[in-house]
Amino acid sequence: MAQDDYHHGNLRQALLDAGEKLLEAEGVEGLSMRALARATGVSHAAPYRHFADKAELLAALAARGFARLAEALGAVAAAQLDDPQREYLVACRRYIELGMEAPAMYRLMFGQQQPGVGDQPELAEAGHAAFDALLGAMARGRAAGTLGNVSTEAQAMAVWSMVHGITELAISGRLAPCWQSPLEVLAFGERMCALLLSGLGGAKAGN
Amino acid sequence: MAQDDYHHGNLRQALLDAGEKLLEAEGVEGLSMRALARATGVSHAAPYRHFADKAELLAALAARGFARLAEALGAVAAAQLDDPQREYLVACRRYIELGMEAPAMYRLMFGQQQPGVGDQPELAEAGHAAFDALLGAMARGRAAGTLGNVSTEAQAMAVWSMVHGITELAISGRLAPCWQSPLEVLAFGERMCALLLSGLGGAKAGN
DNA sequence: TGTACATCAGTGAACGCGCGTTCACTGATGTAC
DNA sequence: TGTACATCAGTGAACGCGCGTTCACTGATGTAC
Repeated sequence: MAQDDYHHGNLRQALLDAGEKLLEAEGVEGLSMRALARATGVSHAAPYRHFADKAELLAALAARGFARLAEALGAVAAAQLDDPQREYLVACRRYIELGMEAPAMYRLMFGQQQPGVGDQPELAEAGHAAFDALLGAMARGRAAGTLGNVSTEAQAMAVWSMVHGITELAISGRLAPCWQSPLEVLAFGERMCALLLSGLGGAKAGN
Repeated sequence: MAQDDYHHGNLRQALLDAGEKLLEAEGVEGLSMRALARATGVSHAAPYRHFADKAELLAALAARGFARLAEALGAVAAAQLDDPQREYLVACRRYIELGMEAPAMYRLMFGQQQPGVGDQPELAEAGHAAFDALLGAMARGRAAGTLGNVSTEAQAMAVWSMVHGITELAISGRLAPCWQSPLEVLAFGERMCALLLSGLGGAKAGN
């Protein structure tokens, strides 16, 4: 049956699906080409029909992650919340939430680069799309006059640092002494981002 | 000569020294027991005289990193700056600086755990010492009335999230589009931490 | 509709590699008399 | 001070393992007439 399903076209998708599961179950270091083939129920040479090498597979996987992030942030924007500050906070919350839902994927996307993975053009494009979505949320807040006169990129970096730090620490379980449940972590994150927003709004210096 | 140096006692130190260098040169994934022995100029079985297995070696390495962090934060406290806010900012800056100086070590300390490494008691102790140093800086700021009425642990987590995020993004080169030089990154980091301090000081809610 | 053929997705054996770890050893060091 | 002996740090061969990747193959699919 597996063979019938895969022949002509959808093994690539099946590999990526299985890859995501395997990634979360075993971590990046457990995601070998052979383990992936095994998990997909296919010979270990089969993936090479669809990916030139492991770097290309990892890049495709990470690109999926970025696409999902961009989509989630885009959905927040599309929801047309009346308040730009509210929109900004929801976006921040959603970012942290995604990271906590798929920690290994988050680390694949933002952790240390596997050698050769960063070179894949597909990945760079997906990464840019996700970052543009983040910039978009910032720019809208800025247009509404909420974020003061610091450059949009600098603001985005500041917010990104905050949510990235919270996400990373949450994923590593290092926030657990203070906030046990995901909901508590998200509330904390939202509070921090609100705080940052007011601070950035009040900041005087440029860049 | 190597043999004369190592026999009786200092191979352990030599291995840790070489381990740190190798770590920064090749990343964690390049730090194998065999590569380490090679870099130290010793047979690949020799390290097992001093470390039961690879996990113990990695834990000892990470413990060194935590010790250095605790020491650096302790030095800031010992400098007896007149202004507690200034002390807090210098501590934040120093944290980011250490991460940027030794990125691979930073990731070994705070990134995803290698299997078995987290169980080593030596590591847990060193980690606690470092976190206590961070808590110390927070508590002093708090005593001086600068940090408002949020719990010390919660404040420490907030600040930690910020500096951790900045350090991680800087290490990955993702801040480079906005701030090229380490000094610029540090200035950015300090500004963000100042902002967080004023925000935390103004916060109302507990926990 | 039926047959002949080209295409190409997936197979399974095989390659070489570096790894972590073990083990019997050797030879230098320190100790007891 | 000199010799005999125990200790133990470092050696080198060997183990089994899973990995990434290649390659000749097979057999299913789709296409042309």
